[in-house]
Amino acid sequence: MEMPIRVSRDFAAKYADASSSATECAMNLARTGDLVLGRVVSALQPLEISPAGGLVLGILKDAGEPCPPNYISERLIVSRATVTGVLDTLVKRGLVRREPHPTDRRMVLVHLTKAGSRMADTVRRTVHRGEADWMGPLSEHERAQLTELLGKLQRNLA
Amino acid sequence: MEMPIRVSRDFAAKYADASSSATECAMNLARTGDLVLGRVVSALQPLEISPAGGLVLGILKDAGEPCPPNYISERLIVSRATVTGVLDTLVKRGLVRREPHPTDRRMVLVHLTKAGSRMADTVRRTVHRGEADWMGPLSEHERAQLTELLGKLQRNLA
DNA sequence: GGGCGGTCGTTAGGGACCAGACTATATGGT
DNA sequence: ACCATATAGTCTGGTCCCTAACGACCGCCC
Repeated sequence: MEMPIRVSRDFAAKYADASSSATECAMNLARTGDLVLGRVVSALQPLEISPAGGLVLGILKDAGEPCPPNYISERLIVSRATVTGVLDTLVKRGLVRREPHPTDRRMVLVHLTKAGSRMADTVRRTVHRGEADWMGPLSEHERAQLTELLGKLQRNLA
Repeated sequence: MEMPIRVSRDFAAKYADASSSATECAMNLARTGDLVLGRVVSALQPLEISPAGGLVLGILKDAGEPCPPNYISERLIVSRATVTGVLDTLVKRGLVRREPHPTDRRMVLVHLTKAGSRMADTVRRTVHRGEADWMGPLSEHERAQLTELLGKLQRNLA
């Protein structure tokens, strides 16, 4: 497999609407994002926790207090229904606890258990260790450059 | 939401194993990949086809002849089990047809139907139009730079 | 105070992905 | 010719995500 993905010179001629540089970027962006995600998944494998679950623990830990699922769904940029499912599995593993909100009876507050708090730390350490590893080949300057370029794109994409 | 995602200056101090530039890149890579995918999904929405299905049609069209699922799974970098599922839905929509391989009876050959071939063209046009749109803010030079940086990362990631 | 629209979390159902087990077939070494 | 191994496709059961449709509850406005 070549890296990065390249498209042939006569590509633009073949597909009138296509810019080969745009297509190349798009494919490589998608592929790289996927590879990054794959790294996180396999780093988390031994902890028996999913990336989504790990992110939820991190959000709870950062908040420093119990949060409603709605808040988690916004931070995760994911539907409330999905959060329900992720919380279900976290509850089953004893990392998190659901309690009714003291005043608003529509809401639930998600509490981090002792084990959940420890797991949040472990997840964070594990993920960061992985990042440092595979980001190795890029210099500080290149990293800044990459972040900058991605930022420009995100402004247009969001 | 800020773009790109930035992490605070005292981040590295807080998490001993973390390099803030690596973390920034990782988060922005994941986010950007996700946004790109989201764009493709919504561009394909009116066609009633999933990104995975669209890619399979493209692979078949490019090959110019019927292919075994195994070949598709390799091009897609996805498990054979997943290809089975994607093919099932394409078959249901009449875009693709399964036929036994003439000589190797373990294999199946996936044929593109007339409708499937037309759909492959439509998908390609739709996706390319979208790319040209959101890649707009990056100059030719910046695109090349981005592709280059992603390539370096991919070599380490794969 | 009685309704009514909006928000909360959950449920139901569906698609894309995976690992692992299973069946059928092909093939290479003896 | 025979058997071990490898390969092809599928099936099972699991996660993660979605949309749509609930029922419960809050608040505001008349």
